[in-house]
Amino acid sequence: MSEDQFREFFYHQLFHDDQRRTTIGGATTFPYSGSHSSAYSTPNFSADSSIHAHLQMFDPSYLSFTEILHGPAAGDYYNSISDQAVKKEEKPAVVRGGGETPATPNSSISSSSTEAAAGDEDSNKGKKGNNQVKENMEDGEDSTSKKEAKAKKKGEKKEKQPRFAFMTKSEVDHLEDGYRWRKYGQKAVKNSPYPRSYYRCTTQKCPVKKRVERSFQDPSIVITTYEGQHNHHVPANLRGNMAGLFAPSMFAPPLEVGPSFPQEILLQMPHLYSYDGGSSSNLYHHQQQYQQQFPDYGLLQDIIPPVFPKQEP
DNA sequence: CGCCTTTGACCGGCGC
DNA sequence: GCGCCGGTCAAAGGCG
Repeated sequence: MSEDQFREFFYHQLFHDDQRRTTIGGATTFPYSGSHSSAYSTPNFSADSSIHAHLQMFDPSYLSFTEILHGPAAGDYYNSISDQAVKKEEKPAVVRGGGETPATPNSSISSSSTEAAAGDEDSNKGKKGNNQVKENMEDGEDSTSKKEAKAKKKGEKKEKQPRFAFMTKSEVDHLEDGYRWRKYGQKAVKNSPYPRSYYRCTTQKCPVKKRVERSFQDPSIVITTYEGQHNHHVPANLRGNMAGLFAPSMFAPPLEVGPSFPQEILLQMPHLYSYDGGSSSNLYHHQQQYQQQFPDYGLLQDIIPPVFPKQEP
């Protein structure tokens, strides 16, 4: 099976009809300065392994390559997110790019993508997760809370927060997504002149966080990574405008995911979005159509009914 | 005054 | 054990 065939197969697995498929592809749906696929395969991107890793995370069509994950030049993203997972797994991810036949698309995808997310999860858990556990436990037990937290973290790993990312072509770093966020940190990104910002949803008890950074290979692209699920609706006063464009749909109540595909991958949906061209309005209208069609469900679910069958009204 | 950003300190994991 | 790194905290200041 060639890589193209694999992609085709994967797409058909994920998105049953061509129209939705192209929508999901994002790249093919939203006119974006010409060919979208080129946006993902431009030499600039290829030259940057970390970006490439990002792309693998974002674009289902990239699921079939893993050489980046194991390449010596793998960047931060790989190191921080996928490294431990891959190492834990010990054997390289099943999926191989370049025309090799994956054992099964499902298993391979889940192993690489899920683990990648899990890896990141771990790195996060190490701190904030730990803190959370600490907080939770310290009111009950005191002296052993830390140890327990540690043990707990190590042993059962705490539940994974769904996490996904997408890239957006935008001059604005922090995209309006309908929710209110408070910035709680900013760090320089290794090998990049652009910092990474950390945001937390300001709604009480809402665990959602997001990271925003700009691609240093293509500064016009903003990489946004969401983590967790909102446990509330979009603030009413923020509805309209851009509200509902991104995250709201993606953080509806826990998604029912078919057995074949991990949630992480299913949520990895690229939104190439241009603020400076006519394409933006196209996208907006396109999405509004979906919103009107299924007002109670977010964009993603609307677009991917085969993926979230239980979400149908 | 409340909410937000900024920013250096801090923390835990990890590799050497 | 040490240093690096990604992520988070929290004090201080800004802003409407």
